[in-house]
Amino acid sequence: MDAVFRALADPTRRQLLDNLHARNGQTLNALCAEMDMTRQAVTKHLAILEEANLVTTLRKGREKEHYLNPVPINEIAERWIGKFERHRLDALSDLKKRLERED
Amino acid sequence: MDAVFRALADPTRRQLLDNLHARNGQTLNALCAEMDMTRQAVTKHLAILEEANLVTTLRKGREKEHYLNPVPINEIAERWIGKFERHRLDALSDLKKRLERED
DNA sequence: TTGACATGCAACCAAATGGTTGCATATTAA
DNA sequence: TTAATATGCAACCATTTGGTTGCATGTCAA
Repeated sequence: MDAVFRALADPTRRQLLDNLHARNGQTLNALCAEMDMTRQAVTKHLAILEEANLVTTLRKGREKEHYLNPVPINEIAERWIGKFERHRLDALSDLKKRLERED
Repeated sequence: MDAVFRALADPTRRQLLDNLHARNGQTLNALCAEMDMTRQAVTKHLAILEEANLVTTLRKGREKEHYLNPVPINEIAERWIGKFERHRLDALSDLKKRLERED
């Protein structure tokens, strides 16, 4: 969970997820082609995404294919965001009332 | 959006959100009491949460009350996570098929 | 088998991050 | 008015982060 949040914090890594979402199973070189940095930098980002289980890889000869794994993101939506979202309206109305009371 | 992800990346800040979720409208000192670090460190974290619009503050004399704002989290759920979640089952079955094909 | 290509590993570096301490300011209460 | 309390601001520091370069390894194809 912690690793997922940390992984999602970086815009480059979110872009990598976007790229994989657009075309799944891309090789490292293919992903690098769309990124404005060295291959090694992209490798590090992908390692962090893999660590967070957001990306799954599949060795294919000398190539490595990368697949988006939506499960951890789904878990955030269900477990963590849901907690706040559940009380969203309550919290908003509480805040509104409180602010109005202060005027 | 970027600021929200960055803000959520830190466990201390998620704990602050948890604390506010448990009891909304806490003052800085109240929040500090539950955190194992200096007041100034907590202040910085709260500033980042405010910057990300995850926390709203209300000056009350010499005190400052902090309120959880669930809207940005809700936006993540709707805009960003939804995008991947929508194709969750597809992606999973794709991956499964692919892995089976490789065996 | 050998050259080209895809990826892996490690050292290194600048900048950002998360924390500290010290002092300043503003408000409440005696 | 003055002491205590609540917060703000700034300098400073260690570690992490995001990037680089250089070289090693493994696989495909001629």
